[in-house]
Amino acid sequence: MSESIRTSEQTTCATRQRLLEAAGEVFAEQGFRAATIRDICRQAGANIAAVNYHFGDKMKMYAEVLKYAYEKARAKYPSELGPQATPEQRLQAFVQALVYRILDETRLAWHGKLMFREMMEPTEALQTLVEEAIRPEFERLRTVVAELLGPGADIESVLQSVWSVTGQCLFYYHARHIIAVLRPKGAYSQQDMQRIADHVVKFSLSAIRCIEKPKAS
Amino acid sequence: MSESIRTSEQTTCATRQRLLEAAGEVFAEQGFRAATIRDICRQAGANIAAVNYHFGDKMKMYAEVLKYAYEKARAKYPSELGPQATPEQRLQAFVQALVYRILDETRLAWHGKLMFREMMEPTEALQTLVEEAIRPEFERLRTVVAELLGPGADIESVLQSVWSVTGQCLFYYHARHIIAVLRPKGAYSQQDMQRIADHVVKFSLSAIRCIEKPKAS
DNA sequence: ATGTGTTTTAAACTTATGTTTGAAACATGG
DNA sequence: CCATGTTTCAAACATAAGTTTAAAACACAT
Repeated sequence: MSESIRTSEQTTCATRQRLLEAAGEVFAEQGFRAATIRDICRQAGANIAAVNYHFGDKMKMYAEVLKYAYEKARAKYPSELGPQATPEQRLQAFVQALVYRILDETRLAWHGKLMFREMMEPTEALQTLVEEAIRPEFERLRTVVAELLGPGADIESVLQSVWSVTGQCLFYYHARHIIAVLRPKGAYSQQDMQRIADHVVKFSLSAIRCIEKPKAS
Repeated sequence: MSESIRTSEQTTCATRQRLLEAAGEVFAEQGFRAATIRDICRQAGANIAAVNYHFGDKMKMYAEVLKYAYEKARAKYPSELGPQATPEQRLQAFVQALVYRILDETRLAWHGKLMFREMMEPTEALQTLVEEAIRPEFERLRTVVAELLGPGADIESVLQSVWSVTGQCLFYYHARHIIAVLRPKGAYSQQDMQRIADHVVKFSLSAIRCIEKPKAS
């Protein structure tokens, strides 16, 4: 076999895919602005002009990476159950997916993290991300919370409870640097993640169940 | 009166102070990396070399700004009550301060926001911020939550409940761009902020109170 | 008025980073 | 083998942004 540098599999798909993967990791770690095309290409083993060739520019590559990230995150840690599941089960599935996406520190877990980062440091790509990824998940959780609160709950209470559930999960992402200082620990084990997810579910279910009762007294 | 450009009040204190204020706003809005010295100086009405003269470099100016921010945030929305206050009252005060720091959108409210931004996008200055600002507040909340949970609560449960309370508040900061898309609204009114703070307190108190009871059954 | 220290200034310097360019290398069909 | 389209490459280009420099302006005491 000759030392041919490229076969068709090694070119079209491979460079572009390597860029997608490398960009995902770098963007998730550093954010859009701080990530440099040179870093990404170094990691991908590609020439920097390849970004222009395959994607057009940095922003367009980013948008592609975001889309890819959502697909991957969803596949790895799905947040939905079938419609026959109870609200409690659905809440558990939702929270668990979110917590796992956040706390999984293996190399192949950048997908969810990139989405969380985009949420807090938006680029032009946020609008699309909201419509394609975030809104559907929001609506699902809203439905679950509304069922748990019961038919008498007003829209604002449902909404604020949705945020309360979501905020507990997302905290572990946004505050990870603080947690690392205040409560140093190593990487989260499977049990850690499960314990945290269970706590968030328990805390939230307790709140939702009791928050209605004081009304009777 | 001559057209003298500078008097002693307009020089030493004024330029440095103008830089502090302008830098605070720009850093809070854009973060350390994206904020440029040129933007800050433009806003402060100063020459860019003034940063080097008064602070040494960008990072040192940032550290000064952070320190100043904490003092101001704490003064404007204090999170502590006296030791005679009940745990519930102390929780309310803590949550309220946090929520108000986050949701106040007036021009003079960048202080808290800068701290939140540093938490999620840390620079070299985080360590100092944690020790001087965040850890004391964390310890205070931990004490409150431990009291609310009662003497039998283990350390891990207390900690996770602390995060659950905190996460609900911080959510409004981290997810502000998402909230703006999913639930468009104008600036938060005083009542909005109070309502949100009350909800977080109620949600959290309900959770904390009921999360222990199922143990008896 | 002079000397000295402080503060401000415009310009220059240095480095980093996204984008572009034109040629080389490659892949494939006729 | 040649023609054509695709992909990769090194170098150049253009711009941005932090830091430095040296001089001017200022403040104040003697």
